[in-house]
Amino acid sequence: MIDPLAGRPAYQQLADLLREGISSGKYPPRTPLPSAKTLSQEHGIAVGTVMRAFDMLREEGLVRTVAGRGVWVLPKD
Amino acid sequence: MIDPLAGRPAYQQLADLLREGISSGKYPPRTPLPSAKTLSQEHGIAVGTVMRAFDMLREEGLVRTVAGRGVWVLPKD
DNA sequence: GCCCATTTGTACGTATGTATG
DNA sequence: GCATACATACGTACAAATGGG
Repeated sequence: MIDPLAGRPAYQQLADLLREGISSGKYPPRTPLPSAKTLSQEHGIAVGTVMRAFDMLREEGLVRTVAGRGVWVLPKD
Repeated sequence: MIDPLAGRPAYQQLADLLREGISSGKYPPRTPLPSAKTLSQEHGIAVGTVMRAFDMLREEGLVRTVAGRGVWVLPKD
């Protein structure tokens, strides 16, 4: 859950959730995460906020984002 | 100048300009960059776009941002 | 301690661009 | 051409931190 009163910003909380989903196997390598639109609706946050979480994961090397295709989980090196 | 038709996004172009200003001595160490509001007006871009450029410089370790005080150029290590 | 102005930080909703299939 | 999805950008609104009076 994303809690507006958690002190931690929403985009960081979402990045945490996605990171968890990746390491737990909920989002396996070579599969896409849910789309930004889907995540924004499921969590009640703006699309731009979701994109910011995507930015973090990309910078961390966990995913690769492809316009028109989605955000893909990278295999562990 | 920031050119909307340059192919490169505005926030990256601004980060380039600020990086240049830092390395050229226009923005010396231990001094603040112009505020986000000032930069947005000078370049005709949104405040949010300026903040995104600030994010880049911070991640690169070139500046330190302090809410309420500004964006400060760090001395070279 | 309390207001006030300034400044960064987060978030929203919307619009448009670009890429993919 | 069309639908989907990420990418950029806008303008706005508040929140939070800082410093001065």
